[in-house]
Amino acid sequence: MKAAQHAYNTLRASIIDGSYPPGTRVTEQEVAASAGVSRTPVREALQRLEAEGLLSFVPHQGAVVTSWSPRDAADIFELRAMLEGYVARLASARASDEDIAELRRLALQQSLEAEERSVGYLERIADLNSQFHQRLQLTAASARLQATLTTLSSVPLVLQTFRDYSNEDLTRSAHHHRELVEAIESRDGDWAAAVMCAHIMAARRAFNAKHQQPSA
Amino acid sequence: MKAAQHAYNTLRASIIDGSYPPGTRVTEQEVAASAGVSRTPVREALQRLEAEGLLSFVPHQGAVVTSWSPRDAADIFELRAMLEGYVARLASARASDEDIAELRRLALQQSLEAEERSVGYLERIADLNSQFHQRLQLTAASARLQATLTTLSSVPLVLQTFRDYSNEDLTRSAHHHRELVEAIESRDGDWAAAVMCAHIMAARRAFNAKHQQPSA
DNA sequence: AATCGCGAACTTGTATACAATTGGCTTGAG
DNA sequence: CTCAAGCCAATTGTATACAAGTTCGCGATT
Repeated sequence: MKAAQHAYNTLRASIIDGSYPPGTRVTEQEVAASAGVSRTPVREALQRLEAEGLLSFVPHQGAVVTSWSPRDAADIFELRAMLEGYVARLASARASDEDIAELRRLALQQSLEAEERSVGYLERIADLNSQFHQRLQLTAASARLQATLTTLSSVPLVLQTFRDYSNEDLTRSAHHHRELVEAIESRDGDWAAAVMCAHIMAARRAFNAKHQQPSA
Repeated sequence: MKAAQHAYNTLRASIIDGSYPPGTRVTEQEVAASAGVSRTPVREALQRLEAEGLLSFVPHQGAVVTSWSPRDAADIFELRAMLEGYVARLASARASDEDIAELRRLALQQSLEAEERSVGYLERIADLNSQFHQRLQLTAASARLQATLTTLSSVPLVLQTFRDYSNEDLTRSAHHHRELVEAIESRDGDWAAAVMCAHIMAARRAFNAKHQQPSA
C-alpha cells in the first residue's frame, strides 16, 4: 500500500480508538516511526486528517488531536440531521434498483448482527452503519458532493456513536435503516427524510445521555 | 511568506480567475516553477485545494481542475441554502454587539459600492460579500465547525457568482445583507434564515440564467 | 532562592535526489 | 493502412538532507 495511505490509516485508527485522546500532540517523526515510513508521506496524512477535522495545527507546535466542545457536538448533530435528511430525500428520487438492493442487504445484515450479538458485533455493526450511510450519500449525490459530505460524517463523534448505544438503541438503529430502505423504494422522499432525522436525533440522545453531566 | 502558502495562493487565484479552466491537468513541476518553490510545498498546496474541492486527483495522473456538472451546481445551491440558513439562525442567537457592528459595517460598505460602481467595484463587492458570509459563520459556529462549512463556500461556483449579477442583482444582494443584520439584531432566527434562503435562491437564479442553455 | 538570559535540542518547513509506475510514441509486422 | 508491442519520457511517490525558528532547560547572577 502507499506509504501515505498507511500512515493515514494508522494514525486515524489510533485517534478514533482513543489511543490518542483529544489534546494530544502528534509529531511527524513519531507517526513516521510508528508507521515505518518517512516524514514526507506523514505530512500528507496529517494534512488529510486536519482537513477532516480530526487534527488541528497549532503554529510552530505541530498537530494536536481535536477536542470537541459540547456546543460543537450539538451543532454537529443538528447539521447531520439536516444534511443526511437531505441526502435521504435525494436518494429517494435517484436510487437505482442496485442501490436499493445493496442498501437492503446492508440493513438486513445489521439487523442480524444486532440480534445475534456474537463476538465483535459492535465493530461489525459500526462498519455496516458507515457503509450504509456512505452508500446512501453515493446514491444521492454526485461523487464530487459526496466528498464534501464525508468530512462531516468522519468525525470521531459520529464513528464512536455505537459505544454509547444500548441493545435497544442498536435494534432501533437497524430498524431505522430498514425503514429507510422501504421509504426510498417507495420513492417517498418526505418519509425517508423524516426517518433519517429521527435516526440522528436518537443518536444525539444516546450521546447526550452518556456525555452530559448527570446533574443536568 | 511560507512557500506552501504562496503556491496555494498562486494556483488558487489561477483557478478562480479562469486561467486554469475545469478539466485542465495541473502538474506539480508546473506549479512549482510558476510559484518559484520546490515540489514539496506544492504538493501541500495541491492537497489543500483538493480538500476544498477545486482539484481532483486522478490516480497516477495528477491533479485536474474540478469540473462541475449542472447537477452538482444545483445540489450545491440547495445545500448552501440549508446550511447558510442554519448559520443565519444560529447567528441570531449568538451574535455579540461587535459581531453585529462588523456585519453592519460590511453590509453598508457593500451597499455603497453597489451604488457608486467605481472602477474595480466588482472585485471589492465580491470581497465584501465573502467577508460578510465568513463573519456570519464565525459568529454562528465554533471555529471548529466553521472550518467545515468553509469548504462549501469556497468553490468557484460561489466565488464567481457576481460575474453573473446584473446591477439590480447587486443592489438586491446588498439589501439582503442589510436585512440580515436587522434580523440578527432583533434576534429573529426565523427571519434571518428566511432572508438567507432567499439570498441564495436569488444567486441560484442568476447562475441558472447565465449558465443554462438559453433554450430551456 | 528566584529570575533572567543563553544555549542546545527538537520540530517544522523546504529542497533535492531517487525509485517506480504509467501513458504516449515510435516502430515494425501483418 | 492498421494494430500491437516495446521503449522512452514524464510524473508522481518517497526518502533524506538541510535550514530556520521555537521552546524548554540549565546555569549564572542578583
